[in-house]
Amino acid sequence: MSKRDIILEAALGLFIKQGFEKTPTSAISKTAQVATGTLFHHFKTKEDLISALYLDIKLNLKELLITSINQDVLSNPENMNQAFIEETFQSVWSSMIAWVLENPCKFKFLTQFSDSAHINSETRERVESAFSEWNTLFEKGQTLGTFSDMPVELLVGLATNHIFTSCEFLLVNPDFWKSEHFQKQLFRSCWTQLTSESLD
Amino acid sequence: MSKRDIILEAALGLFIKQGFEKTPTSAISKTAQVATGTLFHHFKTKEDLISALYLDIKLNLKELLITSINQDVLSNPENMNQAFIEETFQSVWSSMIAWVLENPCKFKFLTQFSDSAHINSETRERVESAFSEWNTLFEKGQTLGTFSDMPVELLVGLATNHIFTSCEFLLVNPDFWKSEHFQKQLFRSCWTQLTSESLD
DNA sequence: ACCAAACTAGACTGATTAGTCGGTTAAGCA
DNA sequence: TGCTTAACCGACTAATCAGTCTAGTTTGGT
Repeated sequence: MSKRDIILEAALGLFIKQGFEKTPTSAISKTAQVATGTLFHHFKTKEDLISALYLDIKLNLKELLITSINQDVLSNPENMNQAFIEETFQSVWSSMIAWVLENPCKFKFLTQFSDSAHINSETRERVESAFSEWNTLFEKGQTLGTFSDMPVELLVGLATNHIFTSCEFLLVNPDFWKSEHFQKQLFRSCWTQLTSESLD
Repeated sequence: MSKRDIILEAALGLFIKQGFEKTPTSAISKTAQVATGTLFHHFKTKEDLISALYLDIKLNLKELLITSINQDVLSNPENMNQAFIEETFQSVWSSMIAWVLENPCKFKFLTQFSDSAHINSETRERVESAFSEWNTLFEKGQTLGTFSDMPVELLVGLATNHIFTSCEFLLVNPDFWKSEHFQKQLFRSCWTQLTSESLD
């Protein structure tokens, strides 16, 4: 593992435990067993460091999505149908939850720092564009009439947040994930909020 | 308005714009047109200040819930039925969204700082207990079989997050809130995730 | 064997800032 | 009217910390 990665890992642990400004760079380099100079060799400023960490984690998560989303589905519209959409969505859904359960620290970092003012806008833009496939899935699903006709950005937000809320619960109560009934119930809950139609 | 409130208001504006540690106490007192000493007279430390702000905002939001939740419903179980639950929930739902649209700064503060390490645990506990009625509503609803049999804390989390996600969207796209069709659709989306059953 | 570039080291510093302190003013009350 | 207490003020300080600097070490290419 490169020093850069060691520094990022140390920073991750300290940031989620103590917060950003309660973690001096000296503590990070000490934990990473690296000199201050090394830290600033890799990251121009402390804020660059947290932005890099954010980017790393998000790209790591994005890689999961990519592998879960069947690429054929997105590129060949004629292959697409409602069952495919649901299948793909469910596959992403469960791999995201699995990722959180395996990477609780990264998840905690995201919940604490996604909205933080420390992360620069350039990083945010790069993350945004990295997740375009995720959006595309919803667009296709909506064209097919699978999803309700709310704005796509809203659908994406609702889905993502449902998953994150579920993960927050599962981190405290991991045993629930073992129950297949619960898994199905949870997925149903997520899915119906996207597909429900108003009664009027 | 008391100096204390002026300080809190100034802090709110600065915190959501610049973040916590990028806002020196000097900037807060300057914006509030108050001396440093006054600030520290009212709040022992800078962290006490942000905790107090968090508490204030949460209690403000809680007051809304209290007035929206028909107290009879909660105290007299025999008055309770499924229609009442849905009605009460919808009333809370719409007043929460209305509150956010009227108090975007407070909402932004919550999204940015709810998970922050600066807010002390005592404050968190007080907030927790203040929201007990919100939980009670779900418990009653579950006893009646209105909601699916997921753990109550999860239902509460899903509902709250659905609302917050919706608000985030509405703050960027306020016009949608004018459409009654959209409102119904959005409520349906929130409601079905709580009531859906798995298909097996 | 040699060189350059990439990397590492940690003492140091300039700037910033949370919080103090000694003192003044205003408020309540008998 | 005088007494007490709380609110208010702002210059000051002790401490911290992000980021620099200079010197040294490793790496890999030729």
